[in-house]
Amino acid sequence: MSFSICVAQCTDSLAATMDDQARIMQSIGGVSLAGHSVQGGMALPPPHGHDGTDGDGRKQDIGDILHQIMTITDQSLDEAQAKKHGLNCHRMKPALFSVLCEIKEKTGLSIRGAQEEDPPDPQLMRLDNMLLAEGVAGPEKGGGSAAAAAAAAASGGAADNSIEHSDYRAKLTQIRQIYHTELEKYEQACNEFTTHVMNLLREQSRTRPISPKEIERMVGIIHRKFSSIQMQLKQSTCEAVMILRSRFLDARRKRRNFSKQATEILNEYFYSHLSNPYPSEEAKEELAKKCSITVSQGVGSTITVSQVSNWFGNKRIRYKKNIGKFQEEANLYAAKTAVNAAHAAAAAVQNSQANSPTTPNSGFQMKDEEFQLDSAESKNTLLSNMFTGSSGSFNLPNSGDMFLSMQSLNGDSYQGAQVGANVQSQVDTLRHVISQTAGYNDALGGNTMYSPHGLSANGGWQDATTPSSVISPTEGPGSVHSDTSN
DNA sequence: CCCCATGATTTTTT
DNA sequence: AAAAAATCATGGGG
Repeated sequence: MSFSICVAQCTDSLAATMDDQARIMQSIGGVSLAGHSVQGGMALPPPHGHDGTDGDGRKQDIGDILHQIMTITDQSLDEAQAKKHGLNCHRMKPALFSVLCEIKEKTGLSIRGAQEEDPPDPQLMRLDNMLLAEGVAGPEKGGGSAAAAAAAAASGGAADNSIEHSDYRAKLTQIRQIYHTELEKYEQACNEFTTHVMNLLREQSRTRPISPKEIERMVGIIHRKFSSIQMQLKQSTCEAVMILRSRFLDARRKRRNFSKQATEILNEYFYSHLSNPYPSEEAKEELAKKCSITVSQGVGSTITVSQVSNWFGNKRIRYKKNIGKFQEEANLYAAKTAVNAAHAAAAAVQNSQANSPTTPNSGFQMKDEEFQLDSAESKNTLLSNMFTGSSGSFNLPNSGDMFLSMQSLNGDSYQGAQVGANVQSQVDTLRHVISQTAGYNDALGGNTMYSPHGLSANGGWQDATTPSSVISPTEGPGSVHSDTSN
């Protein structure tokens, strides 16, 4: 796509314009002169009067003038200019001009092309939309570096998809720049050409009748021509973008598993918020940051917020789909977080030097505690299983142990559910109460121990207690790996 | 080579 | 708009 194409096309356009004019002239000649026994517009035979009087000279005059007009487009510019001047000064000029006007009006040549207004070409719309979507068109976002900086700033420091992305961005910016410069060029050329043609026509309008309508039409034609060129430009740009996309995005689509640590972190969060595994935007950012930092093994494994979102989306759905499969994992992470919590608690206790009733010391004591927790969970699970016979309901507020039975009664497990409406409403009110009372619980972002039992602040995702009666992790719950704490 | 776990994308639902 | 669900595509392990 280059300027030359454009110029060539413009020239076409000009040629067309000229042809048009020539045609008009010809038909004018043909029609108007027919009455005077002049045949055909092309070769004006030398006038011949039928009465050899004074009129003969005048007729000859007119014939001459017409002939000159007819051939004006065949002549070189200088010649034509000279002739034109001559014609303009000719004494018969005004009369001839008015005659031409009259004829033209009669033949109705001026009225065409008034209709056919812009049909909003769907193809072009499509291209436009696409360019807009790609950020090629639309508001200028500054240079590539500026855009990158903006992106970084927007993400609040969560080092966004930088490596390949910046490359992609740079290329995209390049394309955009080319696109814009070309577009500008075209626009400029179009304007230039339009003014040129308009001047030409205006100039000619002294010699022959040209209505403003016609000029308008010419301009319209030119613009259409130019916009078709623009479409080519857009098309090419789109193609370029597509290629770029296929090269980068498709490459990006190539799945690379997250690092072990990253999955650990995510899983930890997931299972410790099992009652409501919907991290807020900030939480996601934090997780993303944590993941990419902890990973530190470089190798471009930075994790973005949207990746965190993806992960949670996938996790939720897959967990729900087959809870049994995740049971082990769940217990594992539950234990982990329990350990962490215990750690924290112990530390706190020690720091405050309070020998409180619960846990005096560290070490295996914690193990003890986590065991307790685990068994507690088992109890809960058993309880719920007794009531429901099935597992995981997902659209009830998570409730504490106390409410477990209630929700179980409600039993809207997605496997086989039958609900009494009245019970439902009761539970609903209950949920209300819970959500009000438990407000601070999760809201502080604090980890409520490990999950299933914290009164979750809001409903929606129900932590699924173990489905089958097989709860206990194969390995003793107490054996919990000490490799856990990060 | 097949299977399946998994990250990403697309479509549907809410 | 966000989540769920469906689907795609790849890579690692058997």
